[in-house]
Amino acid sequence: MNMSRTLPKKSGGARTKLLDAAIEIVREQGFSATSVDQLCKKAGVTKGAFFHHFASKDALGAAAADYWTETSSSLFKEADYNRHADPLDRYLAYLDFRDEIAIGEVAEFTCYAGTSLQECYGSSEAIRDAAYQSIAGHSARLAEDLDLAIAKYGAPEGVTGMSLGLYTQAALQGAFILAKGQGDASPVHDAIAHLRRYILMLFNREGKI
Amino acid sequence: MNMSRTLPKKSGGARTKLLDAAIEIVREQGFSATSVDQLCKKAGVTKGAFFHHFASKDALGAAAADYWTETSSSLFKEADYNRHADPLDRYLAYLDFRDEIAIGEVAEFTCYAGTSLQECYGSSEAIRDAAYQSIAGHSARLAEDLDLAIAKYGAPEGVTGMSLGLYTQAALQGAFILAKGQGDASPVHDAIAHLRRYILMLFNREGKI
DNA sequence: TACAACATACCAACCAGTCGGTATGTTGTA
DNA sequence: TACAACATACCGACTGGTTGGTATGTTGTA
Repeated sequence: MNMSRTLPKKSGGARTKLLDAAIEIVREQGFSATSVDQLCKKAGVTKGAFFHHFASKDALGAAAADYWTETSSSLFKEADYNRHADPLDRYLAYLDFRDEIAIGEVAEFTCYAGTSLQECYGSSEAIRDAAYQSIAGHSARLAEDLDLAIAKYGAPEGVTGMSLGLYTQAALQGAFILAKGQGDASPVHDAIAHLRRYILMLFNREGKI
Repeated sequence: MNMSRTLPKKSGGARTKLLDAAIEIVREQGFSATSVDQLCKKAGVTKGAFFHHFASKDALGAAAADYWTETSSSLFKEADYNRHADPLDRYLAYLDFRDEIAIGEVAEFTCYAGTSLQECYGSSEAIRDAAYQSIAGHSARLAEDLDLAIAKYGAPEGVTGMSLGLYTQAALQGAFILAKGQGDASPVHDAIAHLRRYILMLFNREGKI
């Protein structure tokens, strides 16, 4: 009937406030350990508003994963690194960008999708699917550039854009876990440096580091 | 007074049964989503036994991380891949080994330490520390071989054994998250293939794939 | 006045943790 | 060797607080 999204969205409304609160708190303490009351308090709304907008706590968790997909995909879509003409330069600049935004508190730069996928994959199908979709979709966007780079520069047998895109996400997600253990972003910067070195060698390209 | 461990350990006792149950259930559904009653039921013991052995649910979670360290470190210590004389061969055979054991149900080959570190880092200091210790300790063992390989074959500026050891764990942990999303082990096999290719190029060594 | 967007009050189920108790060792000593 | 004193391992009913969820308002606005 119309072209609008399936879900209603008012930026000042209780729904968005709850989504923002979820992404913030869940990244800090996990989904199960976060109560509906806590979410409502953080969002400054009541329980009535919560269950008006979401059928259940799980539904909020899944909606938050979709919300995360939207906000992070627009962050990456509008970032400067896309301006590079060469696909490999674009990927390398993507790594630079991810390196730059891994600052501050650990809970602020880690991934809602990765966190909730890890925690909820066995207890909530809806959250697992929405969270995986977030990561897989992001990998697919990277894969476009990587496929172009493979077509342009060549690559060993079996190396595909999607495989490299998913590997990139795996290395980042794993580095986030290490960052949580260490309490700072250094494992993320290290992982990105290794990733960069791998890609440069894979495509026989010289580059910094 | 004596040389025994600080913690009592009888393999048939309630303590070990609870630890085994924790590692199994927590990998499936997460720590917070698992109740003490559920743990007791799985272990076939009562709540009285639980709180006789563990001061709190958190204490069980931390003890399970230590237990995970012990069981997994003995698994790797006794594995065949250690027989290689060359340190780089040893590392590559370690990757083969990890590739081989990533089979069956996702919850069976994923890492208790990574799962609980991701979930509990903000809600339980004891679990976070024990879980990180597990991963960092494992990385440090890998780092020994990698440092020997660097000394023997050379490596670019800034590449250290520990940095590569942690990166290896990051890639594996991240691949486990993807495996949870996909429902099978293929992301783990893919990640290991990329890791192997990186290491082979880094040390200018030819090898399969 | 009709309906979406909230707020308030409440509930049953469940939760981690407690507590009084038992059964089965272990140890010190006469 | 016998027995008291004590320790360890475990049991399961119980509790007080918390949880996700519901039922019933109120209010703004089209």
